[in-house]
Amino acid sequence: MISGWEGIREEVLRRIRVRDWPPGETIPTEEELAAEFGVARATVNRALRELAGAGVLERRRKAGTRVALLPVRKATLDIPVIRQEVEARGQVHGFTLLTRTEGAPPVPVASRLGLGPSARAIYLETLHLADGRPFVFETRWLNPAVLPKPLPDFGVVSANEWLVAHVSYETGDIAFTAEAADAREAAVLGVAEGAALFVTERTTWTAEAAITLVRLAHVPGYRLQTMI
Amino acid sequence: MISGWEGIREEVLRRIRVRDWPPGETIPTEEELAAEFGVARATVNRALRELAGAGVLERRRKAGTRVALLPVRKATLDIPVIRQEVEARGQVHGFTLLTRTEGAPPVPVASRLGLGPSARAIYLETLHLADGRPFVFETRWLNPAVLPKPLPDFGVVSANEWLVAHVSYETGDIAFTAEAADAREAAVLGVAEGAALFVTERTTWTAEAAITLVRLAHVPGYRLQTMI
DNA sequence: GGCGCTAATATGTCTGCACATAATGACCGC
DNA sequence: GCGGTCATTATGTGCAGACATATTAGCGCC
Repeated sequence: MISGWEGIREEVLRRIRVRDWPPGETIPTEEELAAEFGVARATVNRALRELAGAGVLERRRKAGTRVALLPVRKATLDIPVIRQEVEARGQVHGFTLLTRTEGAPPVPVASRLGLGPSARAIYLETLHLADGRPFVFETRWLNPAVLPKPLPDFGVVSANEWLVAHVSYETGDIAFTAEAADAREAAVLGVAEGAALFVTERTTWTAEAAITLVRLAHVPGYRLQTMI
Repeated sequence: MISGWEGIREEVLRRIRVRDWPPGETIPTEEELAAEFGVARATVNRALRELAGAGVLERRRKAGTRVALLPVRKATLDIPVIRQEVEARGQVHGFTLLTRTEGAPPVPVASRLGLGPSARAIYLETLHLADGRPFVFETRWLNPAVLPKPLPDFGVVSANEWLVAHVSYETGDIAFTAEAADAREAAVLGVAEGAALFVTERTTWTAEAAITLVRLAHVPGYRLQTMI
């Protein structure tokens, strides 16, 4: 027997899959489905809203609900802090602060951080280890103007974790690319120059100003994986 | 004035950001918030449920709602069909079917598809073009047992689009890696051997059997990007 | 035929209430 | 002190009804 909004969601999904309701077709209204299943319209609404959020249905007022023609699959990636990621593999996390300098960042960095030409920024290079072996080479620019004082010793607390605990951010973007290891990256990660590295680049912002720009170069063989 | 579940969601977010409610802290109950904002509990529930889904809050019955200590950022990626992706960049999409064979797949492929040792599968190699230039090299294994007949001419219809229109799938997984181009990939994509390629691997399943395993090797410089 | 206005309609949201469910913490017996 | 039991409590879900809003289809006018 079908009951509850999850039951209705599954039943609707089933009908879509067996092509009772083929792609592009308009399905019955919420009211009709509520009558059929013997539930309140709010319950049907919850189920259909969920499916619309997953990209299976497309809904428009007055026009009704139709089965998505090209179901845009939405994969959700969890972006944990690196320590959690390493520990989730059953390995021991460690890290070394390789460099800490302060100065005017190069132009492309300054522009992505939205800083003026003379603004100063903190630059950190950190090597993250899993079971003592290189795992991720992190290069990070920080905007000191938006950081609470006092700053910690980034050799002891990882910048990543200090930031999530002390600075709240609003938006950001994240990009993934594949890049060949340059000389520095190759040396630090202990791989051949030109090796294919999986690179994550993140920018995070408060409402007004950029907080940090970080680039994570993962050791070859790294896989970013998720269920759909 | 705060009203509507979206307004409440924003207000709660604001209080978290200004640290009225710091990470780890339990926030007022739904009832209390409903009273404060002058709305029904269901409205508060909707707002908090949304934030919990985004990873900002953690909710447990009886225990209450608390601000997430390490906000696991959830990035949602839209996985469109390649044609849409190319067209979204304002380029013209094209593709060429390079190879179509049928036979027993290699062991790692068969195991990931859940096929027996003697099962046969269809193998396709397709080169996708953007404005006439190589964009993605697609290699795909198809499980013919679960495909509706008749099969189309994959030289005319891209396998990707035929599948989304004719086969409904339930689950799947997707993984991203960086890999060095082998001789074949280098030749097809027109890049140097060993170049860093961004690779997407997807497996999709119906309720019972695997449908397809596809590997997309993107041309160097490809960026997978999303807002957080 | 083409254009603009209007009424009809499906979804979006909200309220107030109710009961279900899970997790906690206090109580009780040993 | 220890362990098990049970009442308490916050969230999860449901219902019926209402109004809001976007969008469309049809109508009338030119």
